[in-house]
Amino acid sequence: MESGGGVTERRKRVRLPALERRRQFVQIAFDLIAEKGLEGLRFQDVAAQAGVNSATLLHQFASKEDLIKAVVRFLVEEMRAERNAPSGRAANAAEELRREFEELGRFIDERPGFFVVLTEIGLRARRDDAVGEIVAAMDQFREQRLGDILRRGIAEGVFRQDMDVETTLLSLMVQIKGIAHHAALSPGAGERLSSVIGEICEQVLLRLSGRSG
Amino acid sequence: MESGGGVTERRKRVRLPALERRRQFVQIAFDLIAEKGLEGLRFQDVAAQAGVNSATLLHQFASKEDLIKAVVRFLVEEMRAERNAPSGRAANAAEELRREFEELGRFIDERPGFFVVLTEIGLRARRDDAVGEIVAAMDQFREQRLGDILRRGIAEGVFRQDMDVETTLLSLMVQIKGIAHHAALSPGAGERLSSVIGEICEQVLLRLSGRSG
Amino acid sequence: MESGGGVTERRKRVRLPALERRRQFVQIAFDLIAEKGLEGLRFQDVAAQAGVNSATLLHQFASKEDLIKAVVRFLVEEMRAERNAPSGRAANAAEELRREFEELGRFIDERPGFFVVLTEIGLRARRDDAVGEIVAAMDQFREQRLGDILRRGIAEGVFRQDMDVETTLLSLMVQIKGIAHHAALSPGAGERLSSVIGEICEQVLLRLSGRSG
Amino acid sequence: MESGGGVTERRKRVRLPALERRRQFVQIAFDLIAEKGLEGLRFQDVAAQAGVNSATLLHQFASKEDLIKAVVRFLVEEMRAERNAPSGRAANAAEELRREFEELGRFIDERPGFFVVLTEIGLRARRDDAVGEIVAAMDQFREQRLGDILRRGIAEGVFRQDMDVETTLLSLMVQIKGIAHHAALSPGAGERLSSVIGEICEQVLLRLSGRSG
DNA sequence: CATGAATGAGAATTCATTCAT
DNA sequence: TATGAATGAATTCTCATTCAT
Repeated sequence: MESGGGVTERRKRVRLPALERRRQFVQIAFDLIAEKGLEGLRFQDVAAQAGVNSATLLHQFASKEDLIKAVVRFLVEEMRAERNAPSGRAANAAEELRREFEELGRFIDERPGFFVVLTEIGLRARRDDAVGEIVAAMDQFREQRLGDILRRGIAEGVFRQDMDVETTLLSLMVQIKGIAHHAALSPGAGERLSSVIGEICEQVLLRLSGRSG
Repeated sequence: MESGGGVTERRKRVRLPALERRRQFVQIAFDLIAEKGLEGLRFQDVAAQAGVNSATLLHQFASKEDLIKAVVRFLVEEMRAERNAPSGRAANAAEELRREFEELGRFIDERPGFFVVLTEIGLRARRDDAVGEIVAAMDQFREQRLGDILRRGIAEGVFRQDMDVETTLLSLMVQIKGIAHHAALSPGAGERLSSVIGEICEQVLLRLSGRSG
Repeated sequence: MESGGGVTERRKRVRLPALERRRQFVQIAFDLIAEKGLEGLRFQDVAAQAGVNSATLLHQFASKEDLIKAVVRFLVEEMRAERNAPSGRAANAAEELRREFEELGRFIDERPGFFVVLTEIGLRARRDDAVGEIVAAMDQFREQRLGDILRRGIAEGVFRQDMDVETTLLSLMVQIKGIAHHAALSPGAGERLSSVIGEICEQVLLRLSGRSG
Repeated sequence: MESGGGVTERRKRVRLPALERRRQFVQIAFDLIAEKGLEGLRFQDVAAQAGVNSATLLHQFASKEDLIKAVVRFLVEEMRAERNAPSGRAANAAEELRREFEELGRFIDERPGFFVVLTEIGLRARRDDAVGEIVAAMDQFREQRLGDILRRGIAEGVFRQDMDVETTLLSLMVQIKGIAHHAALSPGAGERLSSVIGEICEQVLLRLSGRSG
């Protein structure tokens, strides 16, 4: 795959390699979902925007359902990628948590639509087990990450020692979801959201550090 | 069913008063949305479950869009009703805020599906101005309420005087949405949610009281 | 049904009663199957020939499969009707058997296409249990009838007493199917078929009477 | 598979000779028709089962129609082959006829599906002249064969001299078709069929010998 | 010869909505 | 107001066939 870079290319029509092709379709589907919702996603629209026959799309995805699943997997990848661009290890757990929130904020700005699609799919996950599993995996991934930070913080002594990790974790998840939800469903709130993210983050840290317990 | 009650009705066939009728339809639509999503809502299904012809339903609602709008308004009413069952005025703003969170928790338990439908509709609001307006009104209603509490707290001296009301308000909204979102989209999380709501509430109060700033 | 004869009819467009309507659709489907095979049956063609929208047809039959099943049931009815036009009880079993064959011949002439459709459906019955059951019932009906004749003949003494009824019955069925099959699949053989039916019938009677055993 | 045999092949990859190749495809198509009917025959399924690309198949057969025609020709060959395994010349015409029936019975057992496919194709022959001709040729071949037997029998004096050969011939064909039809369309009737074939054969011979006329 | 990808011409079916009564 | 029947506009998906390599 990805063929071999410098190979002698001589054909007129440069056909995208199969994998790129699929990714392109998925990206289009993603954008359409963000715009019109899962409900308004039309197989033909995706094909039309990609400039191919809808049968060609079907040739790649077997069914609309299948295309949607591919979009979900794409979301997972994107989310993982977001996390895997670390700029060095954070000084301590508190700092690391701050970064998480910052990255969330950046992500909201850079990938508008991401959380819209995520919410659409989250709703569908309720009824579609296949989608449900992938979405659940996404959640777990995030929980894992945050759990690590909490535990690190306790070990480092920057977080209170008597913290109930599990409840705190859930609380964190809920708040992050709140931010995402708001970003997705209250369009235009983007700008003010940054300061709110900071506010929530500080609130959380305050509580975690237990300086007031 | 057939209600009846002791009301003085002397017609043979006790037809539900028009308003009740509509409410019944809306309730059915609501349940169907909670179950199958807005995407899966079928006009005929609603009619079938109500035991009437779909043309009859259309006679009442003019269009599917119209029915959905009625559901949205129904949501608004329910939300207002939730708030209008006050058990006496709270001692102070902090207590009042605690009550808000408690009620939210109770509502999640008692009206499962409410936030699912709310999320479904929230997504649609992005594309449908008519729905958007109603949903926005709901948000404003909640913001108004919370804003009053915040201002009361400042006046009473139980909240820190230098609080940035607007940011705090947004932060509160976001956290409440996070709870609702989680309740709606992470089925089964219901039980653990209660403690998390408490946790978040305490976090918020801690910050608001400024005892650690 | 059949409405009430002399009722005051005053509407412009005389809509066929629902049952007649269905029958009309089925008849058209039947003809189309005879012409183009089950394989070539198009839902839209049926609708078009009936002068209605294909959705209207779907309103009546739920699916193409359903329409086909209706055609099968129609076949059953026709076959029963064929038998239920008796011209007095036959003098004896031999005579009765002769009549069976004669009626078969007449049926082939009068309802060309019947056996074509029957064969089409017989093939489908192999793969479709629902159809299979109906077709099996048709066979049983015929076997019942012929079995009665055989037993009557034995009782009357016109058929040999040591006849193995079951084998004979099967043999009869097979021969009748041969006639039907030939009528259906060898177009143009119609005329000569009559004499062959007589020939086979006599052959059978000869054997049944046992005059040569 | 890969045949091989001891043939002198010195190429590295023993590709099946073109003819064998085609035969393999045809056999697969045959089996699929027996299983799913002509209606259910998919070009791609044939290719998939043969382990090649459907374009490759098309490379061999030009069209689906063409493949089907090849299957029909295959049927003809098989039928001829059935006959060309003579175990010495029969003592007389009656005996020869008996053999015909016996062979038919054996064929039904050994090649289940043959008559199913034959019936499928017989139906198609009604609409497709090309297929129709081949099927007609098959019929003629059989008639020729049976006609020879009848004439031989008359010449030998074992069959009645006043027989109407043409009608008798047709009657024989019809009965053979009945057997085939029953074998094809009444699955499970296989076992009892043998005795019925014998029964019919004896009936026929009885009539032909004219011992009771 | 072989193939993966692409395609176009349907096919059935769905569904909100309209019509006539 | 109520309804059964009718409808048209979509929409997904199928499948034989073609194209470029």
